[in-house]
Amino acid sequence: MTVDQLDVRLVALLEEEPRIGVLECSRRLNVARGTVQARLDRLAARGVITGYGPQIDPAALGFDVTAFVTLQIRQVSGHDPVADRLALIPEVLEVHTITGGHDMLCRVVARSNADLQRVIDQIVDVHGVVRTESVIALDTPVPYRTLPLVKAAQR
Amino acid sequence: MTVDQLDVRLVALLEEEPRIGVLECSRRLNVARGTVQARLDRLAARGVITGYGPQIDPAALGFDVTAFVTLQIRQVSGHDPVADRLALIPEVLEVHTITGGHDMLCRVVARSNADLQRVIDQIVDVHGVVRTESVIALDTPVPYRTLPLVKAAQR
DNA sequence: ACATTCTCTGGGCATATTGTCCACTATTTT
DNA sequence: AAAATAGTGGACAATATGCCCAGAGAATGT
Repeated sequence: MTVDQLDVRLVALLEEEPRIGVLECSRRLNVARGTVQARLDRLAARGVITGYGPQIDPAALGFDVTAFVTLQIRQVSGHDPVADRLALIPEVLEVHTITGGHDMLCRVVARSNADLQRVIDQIVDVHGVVRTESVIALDTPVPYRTLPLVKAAQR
Repeated sequence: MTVDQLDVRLVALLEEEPRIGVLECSRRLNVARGTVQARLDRLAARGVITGYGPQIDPAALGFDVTAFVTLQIRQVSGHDPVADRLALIPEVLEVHTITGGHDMLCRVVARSNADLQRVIDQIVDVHGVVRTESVIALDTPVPYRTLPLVKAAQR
């Protein structure tokens, strides 16, 4: 969908101060309240804004270790049954099917390196998983963000 | 930090219906408004809830292609200057430094496979980047989520 | 066993925000 | 030129917020 400058300013504003309401937004952006309301409705309706859920920091819950685990899947068993099993492991935060030498990529967290072993064991135990390969995230110099993308998507 | 059952129910409730306010939460959870307020303040103060920013779907903005790009960095140049340059590319959504044969892992999006080439070219052009390897995400059977983790962290 | 400290409760109050209308104007589109 | 679209600014009742309070219960330390 096409996004104009007001949309970008609105998203940027909400990104920086999410707790402010529609009225406050309209004041900051120097537009009428109805306009802000209409823009937000439109962004939500078109799926650009998928929600306003609370963002959780796994590290604050004690899950300090982040790792990316790639999986090779036995050919006969499709991806989906494997993904369904992976979804049952709370430490698995997301799963993608991918091109290349491996079949799937998961982001997982754990309480420690030793705990990561436990999580990986659970992944290996999933029926259809042949082999895994893990890399640990040592640092995250650029945490997940979409604001620059929204700005780039403008117009 | 330690999270109890009420915290989990509160986070779960907000995750499902983020637009409801404190008062509505207190009604749904059968507790006093002040309690909900105190819990939210505590979760935010301890860094468990990092924010309530709008969640943006890159696909809805036309960025249908997601890829994971691993980088090898020239030894002399540290990670940080490279990360700083990568941060300037809007399509780079996150960057991690990692263990293993490669040095960094980026999540990038693009408008198409051809557009992905353009983005990767930009990454390769970053001073210090020696080599890249990309895998494209074909599907995302488990999109990013933290709710199961929060439930698991309960104690 | 007792005192202290937390946490939760349930209430009150003034103020701010929301949802929903409306009529009017400016800007595109056809 | 006519019609559709998006924004404005204002109104209204209903609701939510921030902030205060006193008291009940539970957990904690001495």
